[in-house]
Amino acid sequence: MAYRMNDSEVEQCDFIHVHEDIVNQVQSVMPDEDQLLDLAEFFRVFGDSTRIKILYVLSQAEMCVCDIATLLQMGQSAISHQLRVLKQMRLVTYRRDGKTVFYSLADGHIQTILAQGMEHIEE
Amino acid sequence: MAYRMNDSEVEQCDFIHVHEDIVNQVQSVMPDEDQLLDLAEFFRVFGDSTRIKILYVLSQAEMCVCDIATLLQMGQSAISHQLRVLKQMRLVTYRRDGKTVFYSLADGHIQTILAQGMEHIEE
DNA sequence: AAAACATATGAACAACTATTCATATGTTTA
DNA sequence: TAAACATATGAATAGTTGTTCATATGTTTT
Repeated sequence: MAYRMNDSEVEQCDFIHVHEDIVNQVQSVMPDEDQLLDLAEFFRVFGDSTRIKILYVLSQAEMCVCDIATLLQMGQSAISHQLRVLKQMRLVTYRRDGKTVFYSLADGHIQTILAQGMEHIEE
Repeated sequence: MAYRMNDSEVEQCDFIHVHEDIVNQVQSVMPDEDQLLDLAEFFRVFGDSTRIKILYVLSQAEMCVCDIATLLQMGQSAISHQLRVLKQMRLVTYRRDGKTVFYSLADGHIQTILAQGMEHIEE
């Protein structure tokens, strides 16, 4: 998200009392800006209830668009739009069989992340 | 997000050709609606680049608000607002030491999830 | 007690997102 | 090849979100 600063300078904190040693040390191990943006974009996909539900049902079985729509009690179009997002971010894959398209989870990380999330909220 | 349906019925798919066996089987193991909403809400927190950066720097060291603002080259207020979100969702904790407040990651799941995400995007 | 410092918070706004509706594309069947 | 089926997609829009600005709260120092 791009928000404008009304000045070319960023304001941060008006002092020189930062903990310099820590800041410098962490500064040196920071990943690329791009990598962190990708990471946020990746997690953003998990951050919507419709998409989480889709991921969950696909973690149980391969499924077509209308199966998912039925399970989630939502319209076919809404599901299809979200599947596109999931596809683009490589969280799901699909195979075509005649008229119907079967979706499934892309790889093991997705399952692991879902499971870790579940554990966290159940605490 | 709540969007209105112009009818009381949900439209799903206009047919009876769903794969009933799969749908019924998955239906029976679906977690509560609430649990899936919580899960999405939890992941939503990871889905913003500012928050991901905060989580990343905190994975390296305990830090005060201004350290973070300096590292991320952002305003104090923006960081503070995001820390509140992270606090509310129990992704970070804090301790006060005089005027300054030191933040750190709440538990191990956060590290694991970050690491899994990194692995995924590096593929 | 006043000034300075560190952080938190409310309001406002621009940017973004998820759904719906209508329709297009692709596949099979009659 | 026309009709029916399954999925995909574009436009529109209501709801949501992240940042800024101004200011409040809490702590220390003088």
